Amino acid sequence: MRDLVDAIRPLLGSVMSEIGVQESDWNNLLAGSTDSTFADVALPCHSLSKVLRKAPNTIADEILENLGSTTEGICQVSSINGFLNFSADPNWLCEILQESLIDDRLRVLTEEPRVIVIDYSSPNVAKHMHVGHLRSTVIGDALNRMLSHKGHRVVPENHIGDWGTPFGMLIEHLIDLGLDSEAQHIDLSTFYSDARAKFDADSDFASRSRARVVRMQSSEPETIELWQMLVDRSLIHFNEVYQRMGILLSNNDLAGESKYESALPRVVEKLAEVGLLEESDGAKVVYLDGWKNREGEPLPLIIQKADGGYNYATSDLACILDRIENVGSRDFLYVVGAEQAQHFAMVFEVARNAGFMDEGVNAIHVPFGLVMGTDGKKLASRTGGAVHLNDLLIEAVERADAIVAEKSPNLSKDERAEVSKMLGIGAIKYADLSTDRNNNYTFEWEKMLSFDGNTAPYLQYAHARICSIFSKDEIDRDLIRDSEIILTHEREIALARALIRFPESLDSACSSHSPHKLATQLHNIAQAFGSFYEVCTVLNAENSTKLSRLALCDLTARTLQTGLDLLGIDSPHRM
RNA sequence: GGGCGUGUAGCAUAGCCUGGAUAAUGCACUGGCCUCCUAAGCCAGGGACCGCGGGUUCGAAUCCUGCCGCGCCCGCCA
Repeated sequence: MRDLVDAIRPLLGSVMSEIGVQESDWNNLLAGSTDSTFADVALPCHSLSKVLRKAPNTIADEILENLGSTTEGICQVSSINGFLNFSADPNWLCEILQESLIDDRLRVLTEEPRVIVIDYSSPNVAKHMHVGHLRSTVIGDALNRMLSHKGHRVVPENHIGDWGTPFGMLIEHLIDLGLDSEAQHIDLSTFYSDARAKFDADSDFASRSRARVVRMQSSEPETIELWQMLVDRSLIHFNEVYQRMGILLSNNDLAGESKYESALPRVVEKLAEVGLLEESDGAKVVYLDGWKNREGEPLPLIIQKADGGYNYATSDLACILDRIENVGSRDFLYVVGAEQAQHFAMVFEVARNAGFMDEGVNAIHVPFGLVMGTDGKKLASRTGGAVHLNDLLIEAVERADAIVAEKSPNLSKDERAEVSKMLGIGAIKYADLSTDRNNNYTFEWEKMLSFDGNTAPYLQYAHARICSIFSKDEIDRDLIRDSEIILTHEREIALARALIRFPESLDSACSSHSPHKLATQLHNIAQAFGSFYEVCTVLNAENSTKLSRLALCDLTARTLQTGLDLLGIDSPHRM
């Protein structure tokens, strides 16, 4: 209820100064009510007792009296138990909704544009994407959409794992499989684990692999060609998954480790220049204040290994330099699992100490909790427990299809396929985006593929029902935007209250990088609509009421559709 | 041992940043609602020492502190 607070604040300001309360004493007290049955906005007056030496009740009464009729047309005010309660006036709600109705942006303001790099998805070459990649991909994509909508230029970066020691064995394995085979025929589901198994069992293969790493790092053309074949094969797979999921990432956004390979020596040089680099057991490292290992000894960030190879941290530092020098960004979001919190904290600290980033650069790790197996442990591809992402997506669409076939037998085959995809993929994404990303969650098919309750299909259903109203009467939705909104029924008012909170929920979701704050509000709107729809007839209503309700429906549908779109979820017109 | 995160009805979660009133939502459970715009829905109901103990405060799920449980991380993997 940001708008109502803004409307009340100046009125309250003059009263407060009249009765002798300084702004600093009440400014933070005025806020949304904890319980909407009491009010929309409340001012608890208890803490003012100290200043005014009066009972909270008396103070609230006094303020109420002094406000007089100034709040007329904005809200109703009452005083209970030392609380001053403000309930939005339906006429005021109408004014706000009327603004939204004619606004393509639904009152969502744009911010001072920034260039924001978002690092997300990051699958590994030569491996299938699995459920572990789901969160980064879905959350990162939602942040991409939300921040773009707020007016920023988002630069997505997909840091695929395409370089490093494992590629020696992967390339040798590729050679063993026969070079004549087409890249498309490489089976990613077993490729990596087969190579790994051979590496562990066959010492000859292992030494060939190590030699191959050296040839790769020296950019030997033949080796690079084989490497490229693995990358290309993997990209076909990644893009298939992205397309199926409706993820915005494309090959233009690739920023694999290989991209920074040539920049790594420069990182070492620059760190040495500023005197941060030290040697420890043959490795080049940076020590940071306050970081200790298990034995209580100083814990360094390793920049260059004893064997001369580089680390993850080094390419992250190279990447930071690149973003500042070439991308021209000062805002970096890393949508990466919470288990890497320490890594990023150390990398950022080194980058600051070394002068790579000044104080004005916002490098933010946006962590998310782990996907757990039913055994209560992290779900990892290594242990073989991880479900392939593609399989999960296909299963989701199939299950959705079975339900659509049952509930909407009238849809054509093509339309049904389209709708099933929107519902199935939407359900998967929403399951991830509707809760606080910091929480771990246990992977369970049933839960992730539920279509009842607080799920994407519930929101999509509300949207589809509205579209159905419009198609029933062949109403031009553009013309509806000139209609006057009149709120009389309590459920119309409740819906209005939910709708006007949309912009602030998006802002809150953006500033905290928490898509669930938007998802929660969209669910509130869909619920309010469900209640409204049940008792407020639209098409059979008397003329001005009908037009008003059609406008309310149009606004609800556009809000749901826009909000879902910002989460990366489609809104079918029929389902 | 240290660090980060987390603990809210049987289950899954929101609320915690920025303290406020009777702790909100979904699943599951009980009962009701399709001759009327999509019942994937709506209405009503039961179900909570908000992990435990201290502290701050007129007031704590929320802030501080100490425990406990769970998860993750803690030098050459990414």
